[in-house]
Amino acid sequence: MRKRGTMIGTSKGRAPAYEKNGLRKGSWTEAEDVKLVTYILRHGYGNWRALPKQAGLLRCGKSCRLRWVNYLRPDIKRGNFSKEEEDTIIRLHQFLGNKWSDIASKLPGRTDNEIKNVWNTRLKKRLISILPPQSLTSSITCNPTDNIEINQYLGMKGDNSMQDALDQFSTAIMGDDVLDRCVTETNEEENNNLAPFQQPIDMSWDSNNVWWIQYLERELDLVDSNNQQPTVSSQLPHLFQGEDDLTSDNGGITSHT
DNA sequence: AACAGCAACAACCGCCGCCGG
DNA sequence: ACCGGCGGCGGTTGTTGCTGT
Repeated sequence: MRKRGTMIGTSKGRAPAYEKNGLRKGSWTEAEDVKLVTYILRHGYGNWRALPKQAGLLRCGKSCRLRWVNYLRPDIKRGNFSKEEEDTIIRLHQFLGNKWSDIASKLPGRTDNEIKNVWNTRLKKRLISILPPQSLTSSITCNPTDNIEINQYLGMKGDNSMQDALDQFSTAIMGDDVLDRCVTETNEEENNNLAPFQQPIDMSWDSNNVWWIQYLERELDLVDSNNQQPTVSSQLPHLFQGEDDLTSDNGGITSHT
């Protein structure tokens, strides 16, 4: 398969330019890029609608803005996404969903369009291969208090494989830095004094969050062979109140949005 | 070598929220 | 309060080029 980035610097990815209402559409030419960059570096970009005319471009303002923001901006980082960047995208997507611009704001030099493309072409497929589809369309939350209780239960049971899996899964999804900020109660006044990346995350538990525990149980073949009940969810029923489809065909996996 | 399938990604489209008149 | 213009955003499309057969 073709490696990422091989198209950079070419005019691939979109139909050849054509004219509509006197305005060009499609791929940008080098000459157009030069005009746009030259104009913006000299005058800035206050009014996108007026910009193309002033810059001598037969493009609509939206097209100019998109070209600048997604491709010509000098601070754009080119090249493959690092493993760390991809992990960050995956983790942020669990919290933010398809808020590409928000995710992009956490990744300096990367554009929302680029992140969206990477997600749709690579990361989503990678996750589909290891996670149930519900996790890709919903945000994941976990309550650390309940995690502790589950871990105590599993430890008592000597079930290290499940414990390890839970730890790995939580860390993979959220990262240690985020997990450390998980709390059940937040103090808004105190939070206002903290930078956004330091603020506690209010992780209110709801029954819909248990799908991933059940998923792990199924994946790890931890279902009790006698009664076919998932081990954790059957032993700690108060965590699963409201789950009335535990034994359904999908194993009780539920989605939430 | 030719072809089909797929991945990558630039760019378009349409919607929404904000803001000024 | 209403309306229109504008910018921003997410979803989607369309093309290229690589890879496998």
